[in-house]
Amino acid sequence: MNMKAFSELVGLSPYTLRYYEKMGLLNKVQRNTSGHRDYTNKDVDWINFVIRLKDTGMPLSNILDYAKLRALGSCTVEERQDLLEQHKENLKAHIELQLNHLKALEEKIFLYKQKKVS
Amino acid sequence: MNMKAFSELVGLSPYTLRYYEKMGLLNKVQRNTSGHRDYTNKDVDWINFVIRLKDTGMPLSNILDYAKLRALGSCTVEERQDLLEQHKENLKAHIELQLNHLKALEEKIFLYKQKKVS
DNA sequence: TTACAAGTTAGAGTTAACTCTAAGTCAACT
DNA sequence: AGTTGACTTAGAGTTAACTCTAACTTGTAA
Repeated sequence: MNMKAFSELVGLSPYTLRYYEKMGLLNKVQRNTSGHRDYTNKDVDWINFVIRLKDTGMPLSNILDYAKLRALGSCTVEERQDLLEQHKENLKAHIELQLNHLKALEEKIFLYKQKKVS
Repeated sequence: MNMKAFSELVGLSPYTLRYYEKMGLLNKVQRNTSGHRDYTNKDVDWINFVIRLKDTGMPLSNILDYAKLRALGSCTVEERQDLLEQHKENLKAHIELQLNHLKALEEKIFLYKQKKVS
């Protein structure tokens, strides 16, 4: 799969994909005979997981930590699991907080509806 | 209330508070005789609301739009209410998305626990 | 009254995450 | 064979949201 197809499939611009690769988030991407990138289905799965981590607020530097452990192979499975567990807890806390914010926002809107806000 | 007390109360650094004021997010802050800022309880309420909007992902530029309407007085009540309603919907969508991400993350962790991940 | 902590401003510097430019090479179609 | 669009790299530029520096003034406690 070439750059364009991969880019459209995963929803990241070619600029961003090269940037991710340069910083080490996307390793050993295959090249065809003329030096152009040739992405695989495994790359699709991996980048989608990266996007999920990013969309749940994990900074790229932390995702990179995970990626480096992954590149080291199965001896890092436990450490990676710990990172994900930790991230899961952070995410749960984030969702709780956002639910509180939502409640407060609804109360504020209620005040507007009661014309109690100038 | 002076800079230090206000800063500690709302949890934003003096740098950030001056920055917010400079960009128009915090208007007509009172000054004492020697030119130092003298924050009121109304300022506390307002900045806390600003922080809530920010923490729910609203960019400062949008918060500034709301702040400008607020500064125009009661003739903008309806428009402000619309903005908040819209933001509420965005927030609900965001929470839904995060709940999906959480589920996917838990499934991934489950795979780790089953030793199905290398 | 002498420190020293806290306040002021304008403007420069930082960080994360892109996003683009320049200068070229490669691929596909007519 | 020529045009057009996609690809390559290194490195520069952008944006949001701070964060700090310099140079100075004010407030408080010993």
